[in-house]
Amino acid sequence: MNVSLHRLTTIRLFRGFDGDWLRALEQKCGWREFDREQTILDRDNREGDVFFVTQGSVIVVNFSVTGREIALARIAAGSYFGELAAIDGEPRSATVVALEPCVIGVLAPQAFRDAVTGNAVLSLRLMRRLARIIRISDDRIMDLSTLGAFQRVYLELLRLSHADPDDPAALVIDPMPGQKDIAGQASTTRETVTRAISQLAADGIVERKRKRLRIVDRRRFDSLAAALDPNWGEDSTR
Amino acid sequence: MNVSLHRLTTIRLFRGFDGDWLRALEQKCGWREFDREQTILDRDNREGDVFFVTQGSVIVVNFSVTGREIALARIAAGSYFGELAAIDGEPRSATVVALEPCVIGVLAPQAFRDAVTGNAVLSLRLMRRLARIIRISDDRIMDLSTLGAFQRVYLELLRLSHADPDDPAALVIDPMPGQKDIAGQASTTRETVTRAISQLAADGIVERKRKRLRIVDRRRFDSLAAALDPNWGEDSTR
DNA sequence: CGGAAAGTTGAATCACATCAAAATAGGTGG
DNA sequence: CCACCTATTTTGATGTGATTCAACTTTCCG
Repeated sequence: MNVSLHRLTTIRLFRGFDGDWLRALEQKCGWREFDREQTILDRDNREGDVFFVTQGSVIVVNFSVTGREIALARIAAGSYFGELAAIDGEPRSATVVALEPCVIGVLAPQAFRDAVTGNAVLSLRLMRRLARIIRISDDRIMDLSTLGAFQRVYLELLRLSHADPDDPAALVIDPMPGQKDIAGQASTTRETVTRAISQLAADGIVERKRKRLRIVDRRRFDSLAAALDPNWGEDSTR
Repeated sequence: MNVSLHRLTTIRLFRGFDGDWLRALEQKCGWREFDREQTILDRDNREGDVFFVTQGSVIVVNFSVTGREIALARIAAGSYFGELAAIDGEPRSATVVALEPCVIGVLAPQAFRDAVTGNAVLSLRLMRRLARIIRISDDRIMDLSTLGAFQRVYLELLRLSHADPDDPAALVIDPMPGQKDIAGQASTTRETVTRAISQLAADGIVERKRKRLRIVDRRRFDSLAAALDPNWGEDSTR
């Protein structure tokens, strides 16, 4: 286990806190590694540890009675999760699973609260993050309430895409996640994702190449996805 | 305008802060009154004032492209809204409309931040509230993703109901809100609400009396609504 | 009492999930 | 490198729940 990775310097919450203070906090963390697909925490659990993702990425999900998986958020290295329970002491509201091999710092709830509430800068950052999550959630509620399944898939594709380095006019998704993951994010089924993308391909709006999807006709793509938020392209990690 | 109402003592956020400190904060507030149906703040606005509801209640809504109204939260006297923009400086994420005549204290964003971030107790209370909103939103996302329209209506009825003072085994909703409001909360249409309730009435599970609805057969009602959150009956105001 | 708003009901339509089956891609061992 | 196996994706057919549209009824309130 590489101790040099046991650092919180990459965590954006602590940006600018590079001194002894941070080192002391790192000492208070337990450090753990998780494999891809491994469950990091389960819904309804009552411990309130906060998890800092220094390597890899995770997904926050919930399951319907019928077993369908609904993704609530993806969390990449540099961010953290588990703060809700640390703040309010309630049971975990969702399950968190590693998407890739992860290195994660684990901090006890009281230590987290002490570190944060004692410090105006950190408090405000944490609040900002919570506010951001609320905005994203509210947008999602609007999407679910007012958009069709295809549109939700389009939006998800947009969120996954970056500008194409070869052709700045186009967008690419590379690597393309599994369609079932996209389905989870868009709250629909695998089949619907396939149909939405196939239709885009048939209309010449996107091109599929192995594990790669290019959005070539961005104008038409946008008008299909249309109806939406001005916050496209923004990083949607929590 | 009744100056004795211009007090923040009823605001739960400030419970226990009854001294000069609170009086000073009250001075910093602008005090306004709103009529039923009056818009208090509009989506996309850029000022970040925080609003303390000391009298009446309001609803936070958003509108779809087609004009459908989606309710995000109801806020009753003793609570507040507008804190997101005050925290992150982003534009308003939703519109807020008075449900009844309201008396509201308006505090500038900087004053709010100063008051809160300087104080560990208030910080933690605000974070708790944000955490609670996130939990409710996530539950709603799950409901929208996995439940049918009828079930969402049932859940909304449950949220609106109190124990019947006459018959503790039953629940009542009194007064019954307009069906279009219920439809907004459940993200469905007026007609679907009617059908859901009519069917419950036909099955003898509920009784309709003027502006009042009684859930008589709670066992069967619960099994219909089933699939749910353990957080029934909890106050769902933000 | 009369007019407007809210609620009710039925019928047609549509979007999406579900079910089932085939095609493709990816990976493994011979 | 090919053959084989499994996972993922694709496509079609079908059923169902919910919205929409429209007409009608009831309730509310001046």
